[in-house]
Amino acid sequence: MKLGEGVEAAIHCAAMLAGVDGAATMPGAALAEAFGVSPSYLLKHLNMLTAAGILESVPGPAGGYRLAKPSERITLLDIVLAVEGREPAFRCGEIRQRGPVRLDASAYVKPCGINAAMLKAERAYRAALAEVRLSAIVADYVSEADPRSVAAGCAFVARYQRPQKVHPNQVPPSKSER
Amino acid sequence: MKLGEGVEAAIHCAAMLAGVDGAATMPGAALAEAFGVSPSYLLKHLNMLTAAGILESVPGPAGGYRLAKPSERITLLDIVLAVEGREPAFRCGEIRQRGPVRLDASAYVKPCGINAAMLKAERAYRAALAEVRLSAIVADYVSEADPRSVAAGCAFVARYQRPQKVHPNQVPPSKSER
DNA sequence: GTAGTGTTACTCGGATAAATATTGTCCGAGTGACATCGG
DNA sequence: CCGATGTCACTCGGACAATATTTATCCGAGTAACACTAC
Repeated sequence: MKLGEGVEAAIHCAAMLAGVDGAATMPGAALAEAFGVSPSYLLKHLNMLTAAGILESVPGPAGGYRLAKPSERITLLDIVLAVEGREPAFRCGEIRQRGPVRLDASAYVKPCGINAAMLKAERAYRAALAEVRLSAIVADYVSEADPRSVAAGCAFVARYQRPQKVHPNQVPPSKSER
Repeated sequence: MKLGEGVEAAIHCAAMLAGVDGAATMPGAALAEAFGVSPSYLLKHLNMLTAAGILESVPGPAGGYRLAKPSERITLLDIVLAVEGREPAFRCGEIRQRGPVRLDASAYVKPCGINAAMLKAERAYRAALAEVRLSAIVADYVSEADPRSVAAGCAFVARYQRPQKVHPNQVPPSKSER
C-alpha cells in the first residue's frame, strides 16, 4: 500500500498547467524546476498523463505541455489512475484454490468474499478521488493558500509559459511577458 | 498503488484461524500448505499480525498461531494495516516548497490541499475496510460458498489444529481428532 | 523589402542503468512433549 | 505403578540472498523558430 512518489509531482504539475492561458504550453523542464524534481524522470510521468488524454504535448521550440481538456473535466482519479495504473491495488490470486485439496472448478463459481470486500473499499477510494476536480484544487489553492505563495506560482507560470504560434486568421495575444 | 501479495494470504490465514476452536493453535506450515505459499515467507506476515496483536503465537511442539481476540473484534483494516504498514499510501513530500522560489516558512502554514484530498480519499478506503469484520467474512463464506469448499476447509482445520495442553483445573476437550 | 531555404536550438520520447522495496530462503533459539530411568 | 529427568523433535523468530519494481539518467528523433541568402 504505497503510492509512487511521482503521483504527487503529477498532480502538482497538472494544477500548475491549469494556470496557463489558452493554448500556451509549459516545458517539462520548467515544471521540474518548479518542484525540484529530476526533469528526465518527470517527463516519464507527464508522458503517462499524455497517453491517458489528460495532457497534450507540443514538440519543438516553444513546445511543452498543456491540459488536453478543461480543468473541470479532470479529476484526481484520472491522474492517479494514469500514473499508477488502472488495475486495482488488491489482486485476488485465488489462493483458496491453490491448496492441497483440489476441488472441482464448479466449487469456485462464487467470487471470493475477501476479494469483494477489498474491491468495495477500493471503489470507495476511487469514488472519493473522482469527486475532486482539478479546478476545485486550483480554486481552493487560490482562495485558501498564502497570497505570497499564489503570487509566486502565478509569476512562475507567467515566466515560463510559451504562447503558441497563431494561425494567420487568428489575432495574436497581447505581448505582455518577455 | 499496489498491495503486497502477502495481504491476501494474511487475510485468508486469519479467516481460517477463526475456525479453530477455543485455544487450539495451527502451525504456520499448515497454513502455508493450505494456500500453496512459501512457509518461510508466510511466517513473516504472520509475525507482523502477531506484533499487531491480531494473532498469538505459541512456540514448541503442538504450537502454532491462533487469534488473539474474537473474530468480531478484528477488521480487515486491522489486518491490512498490520501487513502493509500504518502510514498512509500518499505521502506529501511538500514539493511545493522545493522549487527555486524559497518563500518564508510562514507562507506554508496551511496544509497542502492536494494532500488533504488524497488523505480524505484514503480515509474513505480505510473506513470501508474497518466496517468488515472477520466474523462477517467467515459467516459470508460459510453461507454463500459452495458446501464442498466449506467442508474441505473445515476438514483441513480439524486435521491440522493442535489442542493446547490443559491446565490441571481445566477439563480436557473431547479427543475427537487424531 | 520580401520570399525561400538551410541551420540551429529546443522540445519530447523511448531505451538504458542505479537504487530501493518486495519476495523468497535459510539457519538458530526456545519450548513443551515424549521416552527413559529410578523409586 | 507413579514421578522425576534428560533427550528430542517441533515450533516460531530473525538474519541472509534473489527478484521485481520503482527511481533516475542519458541520448536520439522531430519540429518550429531563426538567420541568412537570393530575388
